[in-house]
Amino acid sequence: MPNRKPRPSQPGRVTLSEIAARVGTSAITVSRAINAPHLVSEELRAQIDAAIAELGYVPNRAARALASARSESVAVLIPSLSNTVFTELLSGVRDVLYAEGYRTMIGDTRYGAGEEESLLRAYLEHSPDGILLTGFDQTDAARELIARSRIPVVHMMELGPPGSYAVGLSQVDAGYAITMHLLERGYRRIAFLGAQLDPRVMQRLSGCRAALTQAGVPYPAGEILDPTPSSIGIGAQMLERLRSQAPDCDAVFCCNDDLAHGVLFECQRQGIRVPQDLAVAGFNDLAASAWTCPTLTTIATPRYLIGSAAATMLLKLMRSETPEPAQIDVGFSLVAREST
Amino acid sequence: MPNRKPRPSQPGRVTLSEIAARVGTSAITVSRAINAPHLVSEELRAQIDAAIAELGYVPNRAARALASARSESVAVLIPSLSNTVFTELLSGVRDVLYAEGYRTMIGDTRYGAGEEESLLRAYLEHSPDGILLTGFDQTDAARELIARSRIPVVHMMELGPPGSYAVGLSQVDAGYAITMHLLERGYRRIAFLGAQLDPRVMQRLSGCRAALTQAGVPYPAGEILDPTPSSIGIGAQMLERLRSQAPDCDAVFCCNDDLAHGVLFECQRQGIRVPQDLAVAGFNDLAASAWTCPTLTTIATPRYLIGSAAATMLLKLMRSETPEPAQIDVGFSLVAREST
DNA sequence: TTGTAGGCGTTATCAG
DNA sequence: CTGATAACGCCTACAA
Repeated sequence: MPNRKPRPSQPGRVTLSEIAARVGTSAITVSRAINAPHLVSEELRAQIDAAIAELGYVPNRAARALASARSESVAVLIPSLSNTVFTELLSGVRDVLYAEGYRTMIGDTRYGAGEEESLLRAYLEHSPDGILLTGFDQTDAARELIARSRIPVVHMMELGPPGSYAVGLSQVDAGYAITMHLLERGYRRIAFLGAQLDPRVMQRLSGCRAALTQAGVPYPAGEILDPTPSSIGIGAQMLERLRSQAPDCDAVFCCNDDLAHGVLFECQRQGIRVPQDLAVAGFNDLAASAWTCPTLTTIATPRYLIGSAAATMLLKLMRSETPEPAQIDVGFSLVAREST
Repeated sequence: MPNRKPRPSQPGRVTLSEIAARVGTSAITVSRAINAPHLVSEELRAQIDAAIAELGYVPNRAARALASARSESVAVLIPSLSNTVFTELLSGVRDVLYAEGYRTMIGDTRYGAGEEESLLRAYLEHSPDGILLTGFDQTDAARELIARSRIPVVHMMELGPPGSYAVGLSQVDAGYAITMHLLERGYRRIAFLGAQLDPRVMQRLSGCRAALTQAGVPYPAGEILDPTPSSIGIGAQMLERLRSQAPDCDAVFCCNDDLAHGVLFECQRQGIRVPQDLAVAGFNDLAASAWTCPTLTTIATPRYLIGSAAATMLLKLMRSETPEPAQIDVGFSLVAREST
């Protein structure tokens, strides 16, 4: 008769059966009292609730996930946590999912498809019931992982090909729209400042190019592209580069508001009048953009809405429903302010 | 003979024993090949690795957590995801923990102790191996939950009482230091603008008061406190209030940089010269503060370091080691720029 | 170096 | 409405 030592298990953690023993019922009934109270008599339920409170019972999600094959968690992968664009996305996601009992596992891909793949690999071990991704720039291996797992996926921020689910907006159209705005204001030598150069930035650039070409005023000299992460500092620095590379430029479309803020600050510092000497436009409408001097013309994108709508769509998919439509275009709006 | 239907389980998900069957060994050996490769012969390991790749095996964390009583996850609770102060904290935490195989479960308390308690309750179900909290402002019930769970906790941002583990800085001292800086510059009617009014803001205020009292120039008329969440907009608005409530004020210490940016923008707009007409100081040294016009004097706080050091301390606690010291004061530094 | 036995805490299934 | 039973996939303990 081997004298086995007790198994590990968490010391002092109360289990369903301990509650059951205390009340004089079975574990399954306690489980039901928690998850489907209407199936348990009121009397028993009251005793169970009391025992739960008294003993400080905390359900064990791992056991539940194992037994039910549902983790009630969702993996959310965003490019960066230090960009409020994506944290606002997360707020929308969280508000919708948390209310339905789902936990959100956040992953920060640092704008890298490789990092995204490795995060995906890591998070798949948790058997998320759903996955939210930013954009469509996945590696083949990542797509393969997802396909094999059969876990529903919704993409955020951009719109994608048929067969995919997505909530976002046409970054190309938005880039086109703000460039058209500059053209309508009379600017002709319109530069583009791009940092990070993630897919969305390149899509905005392509919208910008399309507008300029259509207007017959392409301005390739004014394109400054730098893969460095976007920041106010790099924006300020890019203004320098722009002035030497394209001194006759009369307006600049910055691929995002951070860059634009850097440009605005640097203009102030150098006494360049905005918009008289140089018009400045941004993208995203960050909170600060309504307060800078001058206030910044930009494209407002409904991040919170994208997050919440994507989560809502994912909820449907997780319930094996078919969301309609599969692609939600939340659009964007041009916010014309003082800087143009 | 009851004809039982198959249990749920995830369709198509490969398990350890399927790998084992494929290779002609046992599940436990496959488990070892994954978790302790040195215990398995090279030959067998190669076959196992091949089978894993071929069948696309993904470990099941729930099963592992259940069997091992360790979830390899850490709950991290921060007041807000939309404040880069806390997302930088998260970066430090993540970098340290992820490298050690831990997953980070992020919770956003919205600056509420009640929300924090409820998040804690939710996250405890996942049996995190450790917990990281922001500040010491927990509800009694939350403290009770943590104590019962016996899960190690490290607090971030502030320093706490003996018996607790923390990595942070004295917010009181920092508030004192920047006020002293203003006093040394010759300012005497020094106002304090505070929003959100979370514990750290109140600690900064108390440092500010201490400095003013010590210098014999208290200035209660200049204290403007508003529980509204901090933002650039509320900063701009508070400048208005300040000018009417304390028109003779010559310097203002804003409880954080967001507020200070709002004040700076509003000063520009109104033609108030900074620092000649009004000196402005902030707190945290956000990225933008080095670029505003004028650049902002502020207190730099090492957020990434706080996060990484707290995670490192927690790692020790999770290994049942005793971190020394139990409280790490990372300090702060005064960054004197143009605005004062 | 490998394998056997058993159980971690919960839920699905079916029987009362 | 309640309960007995058998998994879920993996790991600890022990044995060989």
